[in-house]
Amino acid sequence: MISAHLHKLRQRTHVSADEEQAIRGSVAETRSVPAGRVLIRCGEPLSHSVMLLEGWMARFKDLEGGARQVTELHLPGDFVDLHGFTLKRLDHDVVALTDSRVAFVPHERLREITERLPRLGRIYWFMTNVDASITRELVLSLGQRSAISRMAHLFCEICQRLEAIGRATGEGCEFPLTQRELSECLGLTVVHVNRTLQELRRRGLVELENRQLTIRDRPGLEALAEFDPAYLYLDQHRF
Amino acid sequence: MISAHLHKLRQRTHVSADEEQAIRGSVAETRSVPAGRVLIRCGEPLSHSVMLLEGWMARFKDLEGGARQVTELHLPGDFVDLHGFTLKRLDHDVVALTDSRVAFVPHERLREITERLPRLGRIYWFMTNVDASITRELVLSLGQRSAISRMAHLFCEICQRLEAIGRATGEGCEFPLTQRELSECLGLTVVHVNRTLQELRRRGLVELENRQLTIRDRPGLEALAEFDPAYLYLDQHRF
DNA sequence: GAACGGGATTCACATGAGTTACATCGGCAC
DNA sequence: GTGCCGATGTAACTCATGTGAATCCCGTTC
Repeated sequence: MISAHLHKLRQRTHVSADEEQAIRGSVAETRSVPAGRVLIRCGEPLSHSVMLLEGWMARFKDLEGGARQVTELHLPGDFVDLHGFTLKRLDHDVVALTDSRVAFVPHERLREITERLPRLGRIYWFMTNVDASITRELVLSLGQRSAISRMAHLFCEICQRLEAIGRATGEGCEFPLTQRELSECLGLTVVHVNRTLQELRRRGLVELENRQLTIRDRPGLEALAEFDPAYLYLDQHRF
Repeated sequence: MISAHLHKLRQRTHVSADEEQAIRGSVAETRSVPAGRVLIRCGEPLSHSVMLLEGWMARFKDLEGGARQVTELHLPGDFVDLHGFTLKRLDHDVVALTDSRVAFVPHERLREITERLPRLGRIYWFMTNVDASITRELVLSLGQRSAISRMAHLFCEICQRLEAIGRATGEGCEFPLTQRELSECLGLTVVHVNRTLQELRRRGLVELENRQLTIRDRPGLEALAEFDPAYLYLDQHRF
């Protein structure tokens, strides 16, 4: 049930039996969430964190005029608001992009296990820092990469992250976002997303249809994106 | 010496005598850093974190063509790479923007004090999460705000953060960046930064000269920026 | 005080991306 | 079936921002 999460941790480090048991024991409840539902609202007080078991979610920040920006995409195995454990309220919404399943982890249990198992505490601290690194890479994209390179970069990142939980191959992966949602990830208009998607197809790099991403030329895509997965910190690590 | 740092913590929560002593005792060495020096290089293995005592620094991410993006600005009292404690290498450079003074804090001491004083551990975890929140707000700026609103937002943020360590008033603050550096924060060209700065002055909102930022109309500036300081988490907090 | 150099400023022009509007397609309700 | 609605696709036009110089300004150096 939380296997994607353990997979994600084990990608980076050894997880002891004690630690695994603590993680499994921390889950209070699981629940289904329909696509479109705002699971956590900006500013509301939090007393538990949410682990995504199945489905995709996103962190959204809004502007008054109705413009929205996705700050990070979440895939199965991610905590969508582990930073809420220390922040106690979020500066963004968390929204389900697809029908999803989630598990709730009360903050008091997180607190107990991080005090009893400090190494596990550092692992989770590390995880929130990896989220921050992903956000930094997005800053680089939005600030300096062209529309096409930005989109290519997002596809590389998602594919890599899905591979890390065993849900993608070099050939592609599921990609259930609408072009509107994609535009909110990339800071572009829907119209331009459409143009850019066609340009990527025209160049023989990727195809996207029916919520399915097909990568035709991985090296070409990664070159266009200047993609270097180091910022995902997927290699083995000492805690 | 580390008073700005303690000021920053005490803004948010009570710091006990034990905790203060642990913080003071964690510093191994202090050093001067000249403007322009790359203090930490992307990817290099880290065994200590750096607290900024005096001066301004920035996190830079580069693209091959030479384009650079600032991911976060650091002011006195900030740890510039506290996330390095868990990540062990960074995904960006850290560069001194002005002549600075820094203090080195070995990771083994951080580890020891976070194990012995778990509350302090959560405070520092919180601090890295606030950095991430600042980065998220930058994502919103780069993705959705216009050049002028983006610049207004940066000025609001810096002023607010300097106020939080007692180094700015409502009237303005020091602002030692060149227009080139400003352009690297905002994802704009120098030329456009210059235009935008003039537009802000023309509208009677701010003036920037001689490394000094003067805010002429704070409400107007904050409205233009849609600035809401909640994302800085400056209020009192329970850990 | 002449030469230098980094920053700021200005100008003419180019272009990537936004805007608006409308057409098409496919699913779903009735 | 018919009608509706959200997602996708296209086109024409606009505009914010980028590009590539030149020039200016001012503090520093020899």
